[in-house]
Amino acid sequence: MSETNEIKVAVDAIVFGYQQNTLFVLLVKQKFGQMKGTWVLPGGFVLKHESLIEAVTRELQEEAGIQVNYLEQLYTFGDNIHRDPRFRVISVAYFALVNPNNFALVEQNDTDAEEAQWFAIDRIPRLGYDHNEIIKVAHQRIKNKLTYQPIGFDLLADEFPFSDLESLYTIILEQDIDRRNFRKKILSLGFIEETDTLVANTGSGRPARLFRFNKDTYNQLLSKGFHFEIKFA
Amino acid sequence: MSETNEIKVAVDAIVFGYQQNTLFVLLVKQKFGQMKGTWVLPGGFVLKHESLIEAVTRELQEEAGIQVNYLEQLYTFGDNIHRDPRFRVISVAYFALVNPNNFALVEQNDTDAEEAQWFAIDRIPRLGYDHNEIIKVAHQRIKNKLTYQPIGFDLLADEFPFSDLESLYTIILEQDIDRRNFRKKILSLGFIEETDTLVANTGSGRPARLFRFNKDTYNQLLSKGFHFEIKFA
DNA sequence: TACATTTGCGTAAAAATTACACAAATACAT
DNA sequence: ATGTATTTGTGTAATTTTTACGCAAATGTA
Repeated sequence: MSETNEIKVAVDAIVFGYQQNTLFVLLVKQKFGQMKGTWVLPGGFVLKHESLIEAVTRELQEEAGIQVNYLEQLYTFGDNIHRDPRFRVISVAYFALVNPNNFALVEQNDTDAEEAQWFAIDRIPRLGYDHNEIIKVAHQRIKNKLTYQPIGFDLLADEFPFSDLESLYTIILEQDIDRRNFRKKILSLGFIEETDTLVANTGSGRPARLFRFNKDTYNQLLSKGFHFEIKFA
Repeated sequence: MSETNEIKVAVDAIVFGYQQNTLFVLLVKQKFGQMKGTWVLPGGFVLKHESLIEAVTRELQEEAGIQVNYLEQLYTFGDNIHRDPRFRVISVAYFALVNPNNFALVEQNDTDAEEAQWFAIDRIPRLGYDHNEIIKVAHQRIKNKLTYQPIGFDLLADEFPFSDLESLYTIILEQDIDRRNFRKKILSLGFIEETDTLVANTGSGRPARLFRFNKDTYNQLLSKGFHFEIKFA
């Protein structure tokens, strides 16, 4: 029974960002140890006196100087006994999103991670531990979640043109959607507000109106039993 | 960093069973320690050389002599630092279902748990640790999952009358449904087979035909992109 | 000022969901 | 054996939701 003392508890974060019509994942390069030089998910061991959530946010701060604006528990990886070759470690993985405001990475000193960097989801190198698998699970999660929770707005700026939302969906779901039906459906939900700002696109084309996700309205609807759902043919 | 050694890893299981139109949860009575006599979820510490899944199945066997027929990870509870007053413990909770074949509890000797017992979901006593909260999460999970995955069949016998499936849904979702529309929808999915067995009900009434869930057919549909979904007015 | 590019918008057809009531088969009581 | 209570089994019309689809407006650039 006391053997459980020898199991270490880690947290890891899969942080998604969205820029230039691309979905990115945040990775850090290991600075010390036998894994030195390999890319891994930001994360580390949980301290005895901190909660799991505190541990992830601390690690994200330390290793990448980043603040996420959506965070939820993803899955706990502990079935592969040798996922860490050094010790028996179970890792509680967290799923996080950052919007363009927080996309920038701040250089940190004095940490395990030499550098942090964004990688396009389809250009992830071979990672340390079982982190490639963890990313697969997270990738599936973001795809599913996009259809039944309004998390897309956590990847966009506060105000965004409709086409951004649309391409975010097509890119993450890897699926074409009908522009007109998409717009109709989204607007019918009732929590997307039209602003009166117009922005010109780079290149040519008619300027686009900016929209805003109203979280309060969304929460009100939620409490009335509303259920978000976006599906396409 | 080495402080993580002092975090213990436990697993707990929320096992649901369905009998006599009632949803039950499996609990065990603590036999030793300062919690002696209080009811808790079946579970215990993870051994160094076993996977998380192995730990749960072992504990279920040891404490209740039960074999489940659906098992998935639910959530890892580790934000309340004092959820266990003795040590810092994080618990990986598992969500399980048993069908009527495996509902019977087998007496075990030599374990931490004095006895195991089924409790109706709305008659759960005050439990040890944070287990009442864990059950709440699991309860929500079963409600959600029932609508987007065919887990109801893991709570029913291999062959079942349609009315059983129907009342399972009404009871777990706490919501009335239209018998005709429900039957129509379910049968239209294409993976529920009609048997040619008729069974008389206890009491009076027209005998009911038995149906069977065809998992193979369901899996084939899944791989073709089919998406299970049951909604009601 | 013509051309390319992007935004913005409506309607008709098809599909899915909802609402709704009565007959058939049995057990039980008389 | 007959009537009554109980449970299973079934169809259709109205409504709502989803799908398919094309052209005009506003800009930048050559």
